[in-house]
Amino acid sequence: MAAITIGKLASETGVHLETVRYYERIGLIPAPRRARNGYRHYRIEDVRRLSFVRRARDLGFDIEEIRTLLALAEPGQSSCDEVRKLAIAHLGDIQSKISDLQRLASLLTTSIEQCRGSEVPICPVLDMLGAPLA
Amino acid sequence: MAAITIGKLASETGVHLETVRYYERIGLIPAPRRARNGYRHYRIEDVRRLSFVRRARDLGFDIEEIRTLLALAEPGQSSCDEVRKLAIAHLGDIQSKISDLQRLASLLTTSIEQCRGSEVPICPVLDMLGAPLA
DNA sequence: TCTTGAGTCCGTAGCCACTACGGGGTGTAG
DNA sequence: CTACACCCCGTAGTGGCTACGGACTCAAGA
Repeated sequence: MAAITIGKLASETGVHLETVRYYERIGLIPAPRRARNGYRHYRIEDVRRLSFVRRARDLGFDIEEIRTLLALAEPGQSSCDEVRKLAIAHLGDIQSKISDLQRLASLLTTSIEQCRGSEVPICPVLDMLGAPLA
Repeated sequence: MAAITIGKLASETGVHLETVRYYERIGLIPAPRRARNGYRHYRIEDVRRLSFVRRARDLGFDIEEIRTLLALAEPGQSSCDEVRKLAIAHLGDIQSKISDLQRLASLLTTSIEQCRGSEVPICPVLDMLGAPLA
């Protein structure tokens, strides 16, 4: 069986190779043991940990939140409540982002639709940009 | 009537003072005339232009898109079609962001809801993230 | 055996769109 | 005259990567 090099870890987890080094540098993942040639050698746990990080990033958690989640995920912590709190807070963020974007989308949609009768004197999109937002 | 200084421009438009200087540096807004003491002196058009920029930023257009919009908004351009195209493309971006976020929100919601019967053996949120580490 | 090409090492710099900092000059009100 | 707000400038920091350059190492083919 081949050792898990950084390239293997990267392709297994879908995390960019340079990003793996970056995560190590900022202490998000532990520094692995090195082979005689200086190459990083990872273990299965490292693949799991990095996959966790990746999924959390995909879900929009920021690095600090992930640090907390990782700590809470340590065995012997069993503080589901704290994880829950973090997740709820994060969900709130996501939902307010969604409604912001929906507001923008409807504003844009309205302006774009007014372009229909192309003989409008002023471009409705530019007009909207030049007028105060509701 | 008092001259429009950078601070005034900033507060009128809601754009951070340092950001005004930044916009000037990257050529998004023109460099204004200077008073004898070196202070920037803006005109009414500058307030309008910066307000336009600000609203476009609020709508999520990036700097390059705004450069284009500003060029299209110049008198004598009257290319509503191009503005429309840009707006439609941008709307597409926004809508895909919305659906991404909605997917995330429902994933998170599901995991959080499973926390209810707090006697679950594994934290469902961590579980979803790929959890039991080590 | 030699060579080629892929993989890895490292530090540093770039990306976007700001924001903050430090150290100075200026303008104005009490 | 003294506060204190305002302005000047260049530079560095933010988050989360991504890219670059030059050196080393390793595995496979001629």
